Amino acid sequence: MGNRRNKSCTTPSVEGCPVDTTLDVIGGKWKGIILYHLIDGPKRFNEFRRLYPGITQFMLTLQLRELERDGIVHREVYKQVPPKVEYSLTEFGRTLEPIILSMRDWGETYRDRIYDIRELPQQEEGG
Amino acid sequence: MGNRRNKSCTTPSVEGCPVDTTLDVIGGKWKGIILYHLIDGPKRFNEFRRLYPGITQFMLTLQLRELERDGIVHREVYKQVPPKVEYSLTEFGRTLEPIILSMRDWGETYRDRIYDIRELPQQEEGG
DNA sequence: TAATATAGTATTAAAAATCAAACTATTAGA
DNA sequence: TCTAATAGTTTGATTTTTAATACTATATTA
Repeated sequence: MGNRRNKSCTTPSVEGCPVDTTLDVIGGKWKGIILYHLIDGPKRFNEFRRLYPGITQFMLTLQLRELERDGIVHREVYKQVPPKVEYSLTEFGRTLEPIILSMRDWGETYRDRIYDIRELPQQEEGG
Repeated sequence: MGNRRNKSCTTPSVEGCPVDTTLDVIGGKWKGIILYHLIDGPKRFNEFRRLYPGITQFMLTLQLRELERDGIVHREVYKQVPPKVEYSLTEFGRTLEPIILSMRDWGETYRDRIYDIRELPQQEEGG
């Protein structure tokens, strides 16, 4: 359930809307949590999986690859067995930090309000 | 092409991630442009349609209704014929202003970079 | 030899989102 | 009477996204 713009979306954002451009980069289904956690420092593939068991390997790979393509995330492969791959924010990715942090703060502040609203059965007007 | 979390997404955001909560509210497919334009003041239904002919009535309605449900947008119906319905940010919606404006600025600054990256055929590593 | 760990890819199926077109109501105006 | 305008809703078809599962490689360890 739930989605965000994603994957094959190579046409970046609605014609000329800068807000949309930004959402195109950070709005993918799992990108919020990925960026949220990368702000604290590098993370490994399976760390994300452990943090959110709901995400499939396929989707995690997809989202990370898109962030990598957009220059937001760096993928560092260590030649070891078993393999070790570390994901981190690039310098460019760090330009998103203020936005991520604002979104984090807003979410923390209003989370309950949003949850409550959505639990409510849809009200009808009039009467 | 492209998507964002949407519609029937009544389960708000990935367990406990505040960034995700925020994206759940503002990340819908057309919410970026809706919010972007509402910051300048109220807009009518068909104004949005004229601004972005690509959006269908169905989707526009859907996105506006979700923003309304979440308390972000107010829907004012004027009893006229032909009808007039005006959409505006609520006071709660205005708490999103800093985020919207940051996203706008980021998008304006890096739009070309993102566009360029995505036009490029996927590069391979090594060689 | 078999199992374990990591970081994936590939394939197919299911679910969800989105589109496209037709249809609604109402009054003013030609 | 016919058309236009606004702000939608409804339906069915199509496209995209997401899930689920099985599969890959390789060194280490039991």
